[in-house]
Amino acid sequence: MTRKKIEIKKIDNISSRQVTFSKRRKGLFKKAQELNTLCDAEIALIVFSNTNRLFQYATSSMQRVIEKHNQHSEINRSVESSDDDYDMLCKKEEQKALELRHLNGEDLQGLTLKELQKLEEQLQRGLTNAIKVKDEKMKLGISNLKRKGVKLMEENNKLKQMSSSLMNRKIHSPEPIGASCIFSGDSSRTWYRHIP
Amino acid sequence: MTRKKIEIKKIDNISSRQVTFSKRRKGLFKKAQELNTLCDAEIALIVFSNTNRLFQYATSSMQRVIEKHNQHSEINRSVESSDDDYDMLCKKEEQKALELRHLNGEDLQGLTLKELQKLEEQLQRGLTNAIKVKDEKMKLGISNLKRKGVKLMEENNKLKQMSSSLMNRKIHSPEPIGASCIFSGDSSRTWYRHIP
DNA sequence: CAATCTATATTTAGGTC
DNA sequence: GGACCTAAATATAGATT
Repeated sequence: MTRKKIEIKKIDNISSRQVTFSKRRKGLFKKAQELNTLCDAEIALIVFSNTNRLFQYATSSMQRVIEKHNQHSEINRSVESSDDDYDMLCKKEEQKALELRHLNGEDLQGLTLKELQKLEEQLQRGLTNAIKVKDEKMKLGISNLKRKGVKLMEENNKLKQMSSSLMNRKIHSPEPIGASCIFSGDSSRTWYRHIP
Repeated sequence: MTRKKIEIKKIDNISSRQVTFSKRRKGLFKKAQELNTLCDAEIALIVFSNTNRLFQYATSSMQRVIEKHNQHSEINRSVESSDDDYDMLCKKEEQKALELRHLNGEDLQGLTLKELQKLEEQLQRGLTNAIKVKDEKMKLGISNLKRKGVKLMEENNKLKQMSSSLMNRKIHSPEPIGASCIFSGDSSRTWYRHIP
């Protein structure tokens, strides 16, 4: 939210995710505390990091708030329902609540899932294309370099041929040529002719 | 916190406390959701207004987070592992196996939309990494080719120098050298250098 | 790694409708 | 009560150390 706007999606980089988690967790707890103080609200906040470390905050005691929460839920539940039914109901209730928040324009992160998916697909197509184009350029670059290498080697060979024929002439000529140093360091290298 | 700085203490005026509660509660829930999305944290947030109205948010389900919280508390309290703990472990193992199947694209029918999205993100991160590694390899290949090209050019230059010095000698010698055929050879043949 | 720095992004107090 | 406005206060991403 500063220096640069960030998209609200899972942070890939592990260390920066860690840093952000630490900073934002702190911010969240502070906000919870302020809400408690300013408005006399009773709050319980449970946070598990993605490495399953537990962080919690409760205005009174965690147990008290959770019990109160359960009681509240019980009010909306029939007396003779089993625990499984209860869980089911809870989930349905929560889903409904979530749906309602969505319908109210809240928690848009969740609401725009389909839209986000479509956007993501779009981005992914773009990404795929970008990668494809980049790969093609890289391949082109590689084959160009190879071609250049081949040409250089061809030229090398011609020059070597010319040199050796000049050397031969030197051997048969009355005057010696003092250019042997050129071949002095190269005896271990072998040249093969390649006929395509 | 704007227009005027406020002190963090209980707001006396009932209606403005009500307004602030509404605004800040919304902000708090948003922050919780952002923390969940950005850092993949599991969060439960329970808020009771001072009039005892319940507001809640949970990333998975309230029941699940509270149970997880209780287990965490229990683990920190007692050393003796109960049957419940054992069951817990079994469940965790099973979850891992399931996750692996999911990453292999199996058993996806049972997943919710949200879970599928997270799975997709996970897979996409894997893809990104794979591409990164591949790119690095390609870059390495390119720089190697460049280095080889530079060596060949250097050698070319040496050979050229030698040739020209040989040519000069020829010009000054009484007999001409009939070596021009060297450059008229088959240009389509390619020479590769082989370094053993 | 954790603390600190800052330029921006976001939140929000106090309004108005 | 809620939606919207706006100036100011806060939070925080990215960098630095």
